[in-house]
Amino acid sequence: MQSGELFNSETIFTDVLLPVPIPQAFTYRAPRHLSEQVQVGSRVIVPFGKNRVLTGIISKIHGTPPEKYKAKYIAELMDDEPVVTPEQLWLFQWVADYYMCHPGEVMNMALPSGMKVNSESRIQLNPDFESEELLEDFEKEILKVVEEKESLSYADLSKYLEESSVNKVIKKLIDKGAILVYEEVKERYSPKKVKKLRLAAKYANQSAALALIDELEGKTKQQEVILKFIGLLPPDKIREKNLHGLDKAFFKELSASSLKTLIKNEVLEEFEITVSRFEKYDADEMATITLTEPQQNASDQIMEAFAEQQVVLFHGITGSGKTEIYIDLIDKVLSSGSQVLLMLPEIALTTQIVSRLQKVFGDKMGVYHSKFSDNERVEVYMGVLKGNYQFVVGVRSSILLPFTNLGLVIADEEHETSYKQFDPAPRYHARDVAIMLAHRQHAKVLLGSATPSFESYWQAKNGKYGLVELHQRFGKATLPAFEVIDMKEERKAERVNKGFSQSFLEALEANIKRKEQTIIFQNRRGYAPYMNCEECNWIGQCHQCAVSLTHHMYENTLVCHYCGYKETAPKVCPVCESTKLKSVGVGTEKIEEDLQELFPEARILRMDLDTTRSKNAYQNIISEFAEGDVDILVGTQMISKGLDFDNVSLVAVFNADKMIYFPDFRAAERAFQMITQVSGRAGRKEKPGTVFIQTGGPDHSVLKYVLENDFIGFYDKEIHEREGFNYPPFSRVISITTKHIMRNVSHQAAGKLAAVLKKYLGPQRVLGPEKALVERVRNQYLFEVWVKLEKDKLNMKAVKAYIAEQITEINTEKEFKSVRFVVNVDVV
DNA sequence: AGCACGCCGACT
DNA sequence: GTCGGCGTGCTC
Repeated sequence: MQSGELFNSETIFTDVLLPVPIPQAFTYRAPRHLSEQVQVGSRVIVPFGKNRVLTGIISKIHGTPPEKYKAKYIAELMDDEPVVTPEQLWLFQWVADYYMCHPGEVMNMALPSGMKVNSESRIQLNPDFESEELLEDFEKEILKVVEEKESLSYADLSKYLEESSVNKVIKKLIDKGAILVYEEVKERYSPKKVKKLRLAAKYANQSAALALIDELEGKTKQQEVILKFIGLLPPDKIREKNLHGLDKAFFKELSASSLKTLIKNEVLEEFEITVSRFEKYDADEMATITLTEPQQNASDQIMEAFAEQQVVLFHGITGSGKTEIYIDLIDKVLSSGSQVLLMLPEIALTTQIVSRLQKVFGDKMGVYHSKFSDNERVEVYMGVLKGNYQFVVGVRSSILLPFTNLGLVIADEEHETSYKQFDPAPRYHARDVAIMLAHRQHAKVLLGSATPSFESYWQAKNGKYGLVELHQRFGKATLPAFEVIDMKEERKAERVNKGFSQSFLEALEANIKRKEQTIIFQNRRGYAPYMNCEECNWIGQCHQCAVSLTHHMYENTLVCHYCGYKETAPKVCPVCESTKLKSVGVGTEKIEEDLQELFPEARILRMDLDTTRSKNAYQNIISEFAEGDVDILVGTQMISKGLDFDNVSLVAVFNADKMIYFPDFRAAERAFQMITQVSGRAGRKEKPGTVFIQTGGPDHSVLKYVLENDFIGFYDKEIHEREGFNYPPFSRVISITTKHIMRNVSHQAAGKLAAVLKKYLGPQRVLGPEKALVERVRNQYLFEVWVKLEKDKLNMKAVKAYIAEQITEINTEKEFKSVRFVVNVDVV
């Protein structure tokens, strides 16, 4: 039977994944001319709702028309070949099921925005419009502009309007029939083009080219250049090489005008080629690595462990040279023909590490980072799809790239919480997704950390993961000496200046004198400076959220870190009009300022969210510091990762208590990780380093273990408490947050959910409702319910389904209709 | 999530 | 009387 005929006679329907948080599948009809071209995994542009146009992915092709509605037509097919693999479609569904969201949301996260189209409403003149007399004068003027420009976006039009109400004006004009609105769809990816020059076709062989040189008699410069062009090419290769052309720079000896003449006389021709946005890596600079003996041992042990286990936890202390070991393993897997993904937390994916990897893997390697432009991300995505990149180093979302043949996934700094996406959905954990995907593709997973997460270490201890430990630092590096400063004592003895203890200041001064560098770590959590009136005690609060506004000194603004609200800092108190406004609290900026005052000569750099917004800012700060002209680097989390500075011999950690006493069962684990990681910045090579820890609670046991660098001892102690309270790793935690403008509605909805869940799961498994840490965000009151589900005892799928069901149920009740429920599976 | 539709308060 | 606030419902 001719299947083509059968297909021709039937209407083709497609299920399309759309970037909307709606559980149902959307069925569209393929127009006849596309019925044989649509493929699962291809992008389509479809109409959605009244005036919207969206990019979707075909997830299924079938012949069943939907029963309850009439399917709309696919507007456009964007791809001849699918851009989403069946593997990805499977993964999207898995992530959606596990993390209780919708496959369309996962798809939206997986595709770089450059691969999606956005529609923009544009207006144009209605050709049938005749009744000008209906219009006001200013409307006639607008119409003139529209006529001139043929088509305008809303933004374009607003430039011509004094008032801000563009929508209103447009609506009026539509009602009067003067203009039409249509949706323009634009693809955002544009390939990078480079202009090149080559000989015109008729000269592209040796005899013609030589004749040309004769022709140019008298025009010495031009002759020379053409000769040089030909000179580079062996006689029989002129035509072939001419295809690729040469950069303009090659012709730089010619004046601009003679070059123009050559082009005009059709001797040379200009043409464009599409190039990669990523630099070709020069093969000469390629390097290989040699492992030290302990590194080689570790690598061998990891390989041995992989023979038994799919997942291996590699516990290597800071400075043990994990990167070299990774390179060794990656190399092995790549030469077996499989793909490799190396994941790093965003703050650790630095140019330092990228260029180190590039020296080994050259342009086989793709880099996937959020600070790359849309266009660059599209190129990496397509590069993986087409097999140009066998190896990718990337951040969290790189696990969603179109891998089909993974051999190894490495999650470095596997304990980092930034592997878990918090907002918006999908709230996935890249490490856990990696383990799932690797399992499916029969790949190995290596989790690397100096301070493993309790989850992973527990799995390893229970034989679920292999475990390899390396406790020897690379080269001559030694562990730093610790100085714990009891700030309460220091205050009593009046040995504190601007929040710095006297002994730290002395050490800092000596360090500056020795021309050695210092890193100061300031935990951001709960330690942002705010503005306070000394007269009436007014504090700048966000109007929409239950938090104080953070005072950013460098641009003198008050900013809400939850909703983004921003205002210029007032000069006088808005309540009592006093001018005694003061910045309170210790932020990185404040430390920088105070230190500068104490050490006017010192060169100080600051690295935090504010100073690293632009694409290269981060790198610039690091380079500047690495070059050694800087004495002190003050920063947040981001200075704790992936940076090796040889000349750093002093590290200070302030407000360690804030981390330790944070109201969260993981607070101690976090504090241990953080302080250990930061300490690792001190004394990388021969120089022994010193770490100062300023704290109000010097006796806390976390500090004891940090000082002894005793992760295992810390784990053994802490894990008992976890077990006692049935916290992870002994259980999984699902948090459900309710959001509503009315405090008590939000509270009651959360209470109702908690009640039904307690009935279903037993009261000991359900916590809350409790108000969220920040009770109100964007004018919505937040309440949380936590569900603790012990591992291997419950049917997770059924529990999740029940939770989802109950949320839907509560949402149908009148008073809770507009309550939003946000579910976070495996909340961290 | 967006986005349009629809029903009530405070302005010309 | 009108503008525009945001509650409600729907999206193939």
